[in-house]
Amino acid sequence: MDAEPKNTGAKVEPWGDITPDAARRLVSAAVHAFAERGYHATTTRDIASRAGMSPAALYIHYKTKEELLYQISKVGHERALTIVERARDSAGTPAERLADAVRSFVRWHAEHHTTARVVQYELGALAEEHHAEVIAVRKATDGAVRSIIEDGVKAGVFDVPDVRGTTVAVLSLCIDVARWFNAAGRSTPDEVGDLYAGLVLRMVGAGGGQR
Amino acid sequence: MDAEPKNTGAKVEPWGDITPDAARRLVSAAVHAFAERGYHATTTRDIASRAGMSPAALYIHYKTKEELLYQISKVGHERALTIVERARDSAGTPAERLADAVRSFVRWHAEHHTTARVVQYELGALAEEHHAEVIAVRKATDGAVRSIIEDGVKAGVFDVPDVRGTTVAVLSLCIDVARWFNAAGRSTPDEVGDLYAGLVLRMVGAGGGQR
DNA sequence: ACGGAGAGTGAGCAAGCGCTTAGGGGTGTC
DNA sequence: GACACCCCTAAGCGCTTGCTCACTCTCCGT
Repeated sequence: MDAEPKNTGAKVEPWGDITPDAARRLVSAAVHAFAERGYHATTTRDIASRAGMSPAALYIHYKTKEELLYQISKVGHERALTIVERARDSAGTPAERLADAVRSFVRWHAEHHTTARVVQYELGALAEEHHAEVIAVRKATDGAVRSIIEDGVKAGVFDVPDVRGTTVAVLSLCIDVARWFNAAGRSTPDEVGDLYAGLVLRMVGAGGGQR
Repeated sequence: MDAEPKNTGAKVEPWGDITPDAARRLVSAAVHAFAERGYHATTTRDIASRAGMSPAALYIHYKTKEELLYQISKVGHERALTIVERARDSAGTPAERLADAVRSFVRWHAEHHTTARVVQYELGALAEEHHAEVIAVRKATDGAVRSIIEDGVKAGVFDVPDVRGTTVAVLSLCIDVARWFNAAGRSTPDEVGDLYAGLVLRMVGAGGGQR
């Protein structure tokens, strides 16, 4: 069986393991184009020219433009799910695990905000079957965060009257980072991750450590 | 001068004061179409047929498809700004004013989630000049929320190490309601508004009243 | 030397796009 | 009854779109 592609580094481009090279360039070009203008406003000619090839070359590697979006969306959602699952399954108190989940989830959305923007905001353009597949991954992500919060409530260290609603709020806060984050802006991904981890701990009544 | 159109009701459709009737129907049709599929995936034929008229009739009332989006975006942003400004300028403690701002801002995004989705997520499709105009309104909204938080910090009732970052987080949380809120879902706009007001008070270290 | 496979191109097709034009009918005024 | 006015439509123009096709390269095993 295949060894897991080693992607232990933090800042690695999320498409390093796609082959052949031309296909990787196409995905990368599509990510940037979709993030800038949106899926529907992006033309296949635009993607191809960003990848340095003719319009027809796109169809050697991908059947349709939608399949490109599907590839991006699927891989991105799975990566996001992996991040929160790792935090959920790690050792530590519920507060530590929740802070870890938020910090790394936010950091990913900030660091890869181009990819994340496509992943989080363009999924409506997917074909119905692909859309359903991606929604299932999102539900799993929601479930992972909720289970951390439930653990904290059961342990008596979180004070959360509405677990379901609070889970939505926490995820919402993290996801929206992809919308507003700007690499040239004031904050680094690490800073936003730390800030948000603290804010979320306060939201669940686990104090920020502050005072 | 014109009297301000009386729109004191809470649940009124946001386009009641547009005349003539056909123009209002066009805006309403465009809002629904843009919210469902996005601006670029919506055709002028689709908008016109939803409004019950021929494609050419659109151009009697609006010069371009983009002008329709501009109208929606501008009015929506102004309405959103008014909501937080009213809370900022009201009497009460900073905590009360912040809770009021979040509650009514969230309630608007939930109640009018169709409009809000277009307002918040389709502004990238605006022409450059219109885009700049709308960005200015967003900056004012950001400033209004920030000034409430600053008041609380100065008064010593909020504990916020990073005012700018926390402002972004609060607004982000509220705005994202437009993305996920579903009228057929579990929660009502009022419930989400109350929940989020409590969460935000915790975020700024003003307690949720809970314990 | 050579055949076949895979990657790539230039040209272009059918469909759909935003938008325009020429004209039709209802309504109010004199 | 003539006229101007507004609202609207049928038809369609010029262009762009996603995608295809016929073909050319380059590389590689025999």
